Amino acid sequence: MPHNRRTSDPRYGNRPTMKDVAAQAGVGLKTVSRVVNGEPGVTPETERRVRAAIEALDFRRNDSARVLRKGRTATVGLVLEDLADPFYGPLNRAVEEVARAHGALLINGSSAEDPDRERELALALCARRVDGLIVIPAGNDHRYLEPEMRAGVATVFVDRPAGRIDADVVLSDNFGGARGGVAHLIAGGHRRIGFIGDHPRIHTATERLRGYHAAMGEAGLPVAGSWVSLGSTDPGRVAPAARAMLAGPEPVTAVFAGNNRVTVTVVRVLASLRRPVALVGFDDFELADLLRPGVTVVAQDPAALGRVATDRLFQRLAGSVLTPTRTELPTRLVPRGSGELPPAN
Amino acid sequence: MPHNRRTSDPRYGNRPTMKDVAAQAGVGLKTVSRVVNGEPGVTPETERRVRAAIEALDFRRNDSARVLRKGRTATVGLVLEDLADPFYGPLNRAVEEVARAHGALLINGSSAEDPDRERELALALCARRVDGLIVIPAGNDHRYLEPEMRAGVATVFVDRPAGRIDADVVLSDNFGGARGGVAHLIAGGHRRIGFIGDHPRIHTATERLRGYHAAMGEAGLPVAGSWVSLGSTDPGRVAPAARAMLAGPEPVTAVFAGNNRVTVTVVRVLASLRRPVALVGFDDFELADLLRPGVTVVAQDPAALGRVATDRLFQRLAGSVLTPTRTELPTRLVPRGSGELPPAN
DNA sequence: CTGAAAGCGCTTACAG
DNA sequence: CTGAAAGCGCTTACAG
Repeated sequence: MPHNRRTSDPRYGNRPTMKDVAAQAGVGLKTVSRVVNGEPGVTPETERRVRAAIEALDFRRNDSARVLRKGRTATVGLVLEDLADPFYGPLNRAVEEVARAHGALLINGSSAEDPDRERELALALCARRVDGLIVIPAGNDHRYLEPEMRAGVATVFVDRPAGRIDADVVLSDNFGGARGGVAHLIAGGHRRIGFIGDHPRIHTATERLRGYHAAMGEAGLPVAGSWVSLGSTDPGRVAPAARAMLAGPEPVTAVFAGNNRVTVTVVRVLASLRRPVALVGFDDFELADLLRPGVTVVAQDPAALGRVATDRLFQRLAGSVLTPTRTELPTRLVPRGSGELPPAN
Repeated sequence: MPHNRRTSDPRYGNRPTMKDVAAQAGVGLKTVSRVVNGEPGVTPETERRVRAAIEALDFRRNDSARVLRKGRTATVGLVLEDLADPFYGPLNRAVEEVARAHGALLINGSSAEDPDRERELALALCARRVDGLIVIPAGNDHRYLEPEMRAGVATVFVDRPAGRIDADVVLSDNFGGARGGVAHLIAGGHRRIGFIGDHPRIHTATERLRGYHAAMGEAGLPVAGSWVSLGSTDPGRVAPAARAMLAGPEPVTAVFAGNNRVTVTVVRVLASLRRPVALVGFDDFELADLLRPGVTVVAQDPAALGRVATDRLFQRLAGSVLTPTRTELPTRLVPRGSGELPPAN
């Protein structure tokens, strides 16, 4: 039995169609359609014949053709930064589960943080006529999606707002979370606190930086320019940045790390130090509690981000025209030890 | 400008079609098709008119319709256990990248380790007429896929072989990896070594157990029944199992953990112990090197699994009938400290 | 209860 | 260089 006898004709290999089933069963095409879709109005005997033909031919309805005729594809597109990033795993799964509950499948892909690739992928999904699109933006200009949204593609942005267009967005309270995390360090006695964050073109990075400045300002603490470092989250940039603010005449006694990748690199740097330095990181990560000390974090709920965004998507799909809304989810401070270390001057 | 003025007609919202573009440009349908697909044989002036119409109408080709006519969907389906599991992240991304290189999109979903859900999802993907299917099996009987494979759906299994059918499979050397890991512990002086693994219906679990027995046997070491525990990887089962083999008159001095989830739970149990116990885990995980001691692992390469499997898929799609093959990828022992602890009796 | 015709938005094969 | 007709595999709207 050959595994793959695909021929060159355009019939998806050599699959039987409803027409073939109808011929085999000696009925009309529409009757096959009725049986396949469980529509009423078929005598038991006719249905039996049709089912036998389906069985004999191994017929399976071509949902791609069905979808062309019905107008909706029962497909949701998800554009995220990197399918391999553990932070997006629970978000991805949450989107899948909500889509599944609505009978929809999920097409997803990575932008690799490249605005051009984001655009290319999002438009490819639109060309496939996904019913809805969930985008974790890499770029800052999403005007390219306006015609698609106008044409009926329900679109929700997650984690970061859309650029230069008005659209639904679901994100975490980045400002408040960072402010709370820094305030926690201040409450522990720290006065010289560093901030290492993502590239300033990323919305979450600037929001978290704003939270840092707010907490410092509210405590009446000055911020030295050398305590703040924004840029790539690559360890090759973050590690030297951390070392720099931990050296010199007035080193920081605590670090606030702007996201999970930064946090991990800072943990490595601190592990190589003699003196203890306090650390609070934005984003929770697996095993944070098993490190010594456990890593104190400002935790987001990535699954909730995905769930709320996809709910919103299907609300749009269900109906009436909705005004774009901004939904902000709270963060949670999880003390585990590293954020409770006292200042060691 | 309303965000979403989807109407009830079956035209994907209110999108213009090639017919609309043709009317607007005053040309035939086929000419529009030529311009959209970059086919030759259109005068510059005609092309200009068509492009202007496309621009004016915000036309974007409906790839779903195109695909129906062409016979291939340029879509790959991926069925894995859990989109949220960090182990599958790099695999997922690798599949995406290879598919992308071939101009294909990726539809994926989770089986949640439920054979029925795996089947339902895989068949839904076939109904959408994915060109190929990559499956990380949850079940042990894949005869339901035979008609699909016969009809031309290229299918490759990853991580575990297909059940009751003959099909391509790409997996790690589970037996050899486990044998090597256990031999490493034996070389370090251990004689009483425990094995905690996944449910025995999972192929990888039994292969790794086989490796454990092989290493013990080759060293002439007896295996007490109480040293082996198979079952759910839920911490609620694994933690008591670990504690049990670490207690009693003849406790194990080392543990071999059958996969990443088991390893993490065992690390937690060992952290609460007074005496040091050696540990080697199957599967690498992030931050394993930051724990104290660092966790020694037998590492697989999940990205390579995905890459090799997807390459194989496109080989099948490219061509001639291929005999199903089994590809086994090597594992790598990564010593980090926990596996080098001497026995403490 | 049943089915022939038209159409979803494209591409293919062909004729001018 | 250009386009009318047929068809991909289904569903819709309608007639018997």
